[in-house]
Amino acid sequence: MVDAMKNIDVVLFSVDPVIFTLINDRIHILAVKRASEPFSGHWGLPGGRVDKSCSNLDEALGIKLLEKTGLQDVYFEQMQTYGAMDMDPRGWSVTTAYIALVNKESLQFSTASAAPEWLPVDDVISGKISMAFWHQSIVNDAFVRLKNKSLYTDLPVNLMPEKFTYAKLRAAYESILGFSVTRQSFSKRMDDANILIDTGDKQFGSNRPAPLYKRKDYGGSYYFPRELQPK
Amino acid sequence: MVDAMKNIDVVLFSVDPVIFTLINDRIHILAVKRASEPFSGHWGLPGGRVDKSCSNLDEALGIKLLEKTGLQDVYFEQMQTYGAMDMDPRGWSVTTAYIALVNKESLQFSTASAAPEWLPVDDVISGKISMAFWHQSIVNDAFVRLKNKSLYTDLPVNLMPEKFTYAKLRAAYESILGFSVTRQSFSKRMDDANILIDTGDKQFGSNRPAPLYKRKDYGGSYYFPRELQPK
DNA sequence: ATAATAGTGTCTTTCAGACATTATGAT
DNA sequence: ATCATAATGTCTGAAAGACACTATTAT
Repeated sequence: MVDAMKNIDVVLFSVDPVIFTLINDRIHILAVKRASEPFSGHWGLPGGRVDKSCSNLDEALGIKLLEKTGLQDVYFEQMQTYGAMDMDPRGWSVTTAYIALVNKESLQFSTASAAPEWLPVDDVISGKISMAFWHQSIVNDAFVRLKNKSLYTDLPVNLMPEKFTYAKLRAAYESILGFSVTRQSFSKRMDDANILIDTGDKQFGSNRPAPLYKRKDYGGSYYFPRELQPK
Repeated sequence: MVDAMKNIDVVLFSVDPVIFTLINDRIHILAVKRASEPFSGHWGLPGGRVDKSCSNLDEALGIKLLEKTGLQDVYFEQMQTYGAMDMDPRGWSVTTAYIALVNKESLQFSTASAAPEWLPVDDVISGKISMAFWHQSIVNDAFVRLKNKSLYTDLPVNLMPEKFTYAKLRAAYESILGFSVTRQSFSKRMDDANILIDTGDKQFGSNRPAPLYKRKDYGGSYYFPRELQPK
């Protein structure tokens, strides 16, 4: 137990982002191989201690994300705070977990940090890939939150590139939710929400060209009037 | 700045519950007059440092609630964590805020703690009553959360006594939400939810007797299929 | 009988799901 | 012409709001 821990007023504190992205329409999370004890060699979330020159928590997380992903305009929201006696062998510790959503193609990893890797979220949740500290259970909670909020918000839009088709966005929803949504219902829902703009560009392929949309400039998240219904 | 704060790994940490109750169908929160610096003499949330003999955060909060209200089976849920350089003059500090809902009549304040008082939530939010640290803004966030979740959950049931009428529960919803809900819609909604039991007892008055309900034994919260709609 | 409130039933509105039909572009 | 996907429109269903009408108790 470190020296400072003898003071009853203070605890070990860190912030940990669960960074989601889509790879081949499947959800992955960003992890780094830990270089130091405890849990050296295990996968860990790309978080850590807060830099006390930051003025607040969200700013501290923004800096962590910049360090690890090279991106500045990442969407993130606070998820939940975990605190326990036995979470870290060094003593009573607290960590505030965040959910972040990024588009993989827009990322440019900075060279400074240890090369992070994308792990399929299913493999983490099933325990096929094991993680340091309570990170497996944090990832699990984060994915449950993402699933629930995807039923009634536009959260998955944050996984899209600048321009995207309804088909791609719908695939993201379906991948997260684990059930299929009819194309017509989905289009109507998005049209009614009025949160996307038709750029006028089309995506061509071996079919009728699909319109490319981008998000409108609205602050925060959009809440749909009802939830999507499984099956 | 205290000595331990020189160590970059640790921060000042506390848990702070925003405890809501109904008095004359109006929402109040529990506050204590601070006896020590900083903010001595100001109203503060009845929280504080975590006792490191607790094994986790929720347990730490449960103990705080027992200390301050004398109640053991209080409904609470984690709300949000605030961390900043300038929240506490003693240095970088973090606090995890909780929302708790109690029925005032069921409370028995322990004699040990400083006598807490119920403040009308409107007076705190408007700034008519000022609070220590960031507590005013925490109360504001907590009330916004309570409002939002009352649109689609059974959260306000936790403000009721053991047995209660639909009229009383509806008054709680209306007080929180700030708009009226028609009696018929409300009854249908509650009946469909199937989360309450008709005890068979009636509340008599100068009118047709109203059935007294109590909550069924279901774990966690109930989510209604849709939100209540203002006006 | 009157007042106050509870219970029942009908109608409307909103929005998601299902499904059929038409439209468009690549091959 | 065929295929794959987009767009449109119609029908159904769930659940909320509005409102009328009936039921039950105290006074």
